[in-house]
Amino acid sequence: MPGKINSKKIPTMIDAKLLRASAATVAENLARRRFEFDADAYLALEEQRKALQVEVENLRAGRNASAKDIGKAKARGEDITPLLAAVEELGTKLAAVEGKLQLVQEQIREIEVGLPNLLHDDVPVGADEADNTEVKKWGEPRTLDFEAKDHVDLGASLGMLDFDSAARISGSRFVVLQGPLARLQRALIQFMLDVHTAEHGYEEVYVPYLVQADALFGTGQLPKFENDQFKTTDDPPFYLIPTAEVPVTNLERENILEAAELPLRRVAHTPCFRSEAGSYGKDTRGMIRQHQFEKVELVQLVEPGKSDAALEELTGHAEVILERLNLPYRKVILCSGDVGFGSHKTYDLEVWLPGQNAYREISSCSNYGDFQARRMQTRWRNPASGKPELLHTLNGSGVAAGRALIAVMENYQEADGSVMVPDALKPYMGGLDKISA
RNA sequence: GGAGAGGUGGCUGAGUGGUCGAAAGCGCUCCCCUGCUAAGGGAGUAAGGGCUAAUACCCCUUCGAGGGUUCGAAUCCCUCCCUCUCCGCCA
Repeated sequence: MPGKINSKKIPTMIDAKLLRASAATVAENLARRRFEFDADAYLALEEQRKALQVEVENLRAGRNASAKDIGKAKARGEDITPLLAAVEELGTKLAAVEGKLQLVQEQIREIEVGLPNLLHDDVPVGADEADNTEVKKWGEPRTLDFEAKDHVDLGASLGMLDFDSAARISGSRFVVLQGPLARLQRALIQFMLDVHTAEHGYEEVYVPYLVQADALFGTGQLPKFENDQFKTTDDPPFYLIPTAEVPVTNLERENILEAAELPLRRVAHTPCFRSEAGSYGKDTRGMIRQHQFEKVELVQLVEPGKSDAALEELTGHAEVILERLNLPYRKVILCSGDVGFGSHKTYDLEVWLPGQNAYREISSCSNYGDFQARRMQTRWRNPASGKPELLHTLNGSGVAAGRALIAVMENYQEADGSVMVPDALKPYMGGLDKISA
């Protein structure tokens, strides 16, 4: 049973007027995701809704007028019994039509809430991961004169990566880091936060790790991805955040921002919790896919029309981290079959992992357009119109700390199983320049 | 966890059944006056939805959330949430 989502005042996920005016175009766009939107059925419901709404509003107007008349008559000391009788029928009829309207509205809302975001024209059409398009490659993987170990073996020989203890305490998909390796992850986090706040203009925020259903609805994890979340048994339940994107973006939920406050850039380090339901057998070795991991997240709120540029900029901020750490990576644009539910356009950064001999995702940077803003009712006052209008939201990992740790271990490994400390992290390691057993 | 107070427009704050979407003040916008500045005068100033060529009228909804009473609820009743004060407890 999902937590209560108090969002009945939110009209729709994709602009309702756009849906009505161009349902077929919307259906076409969503079909690129292999999402089936039955435009005809939707429009038929919309027509019913409109007719019923007009009827309800007319009946209400009649009732309101009568109520006022009664008030006036009473003030004059007249007998109001005949007026009461006239209103009675209006009331029963109104209740009946209201019931019908509510039913239709619920059906419409159910459809709308389940609609993914429209895709940007840049998004290549494709079925899955394999169809993502590489748009950039940076750095050369080191050539080793010994066989590369993966982080699990390196961690074991260092005696600083303990999956057995984690399993005893918590089960699978958890890890315990020890000593210098634990510190290395903290160093990565500190380094990233420092770069983003000092050089990229982000404000650091500390946020709750437990949130209400509304917040998850706002950023798009609910209602569709209920099963991916951990949640408590409280009533209403708390959800453990799957990413800092949720609390940080929702900071501006139901707010109207002034133009001068934009663009709003915020960065937070948080743990992230994911149930990983349905990923059985996937990445079971090591700490690639955990129930709990650390991440530094970048969030931007920008004026509509500036979000395309902002996505390039934000992705660049994440790239800087990998470049300063001298970690080879590639940048891919996710294809229509792989891009997330709420995303308009997404770049993934994939870091080179010698232990896997592959590039693996370490950052995902997305422009959500107005999708999240509509769900959260986050707006700005457009000076041009003087009216509140929806903002555009973006977020990206800058970057995932757990995977960054893996990347550093595997890319900086030496023949003897020790791990060199990247120059950028040395100030955060108290002078230590090599981690060895 | 216990006791009390309270949640109203960008803000402060009045309103305890009817002409209240809501006094007043602040803030903001425009205009007038004023030889700079200061002060003063006038007007305007919530959001969402429907209708529409319309950012014009008109209509509907919204006074923490949900439910109820009533012809009619910001105002009465119930449940919940949150904030503040005091006490307890505690990192």
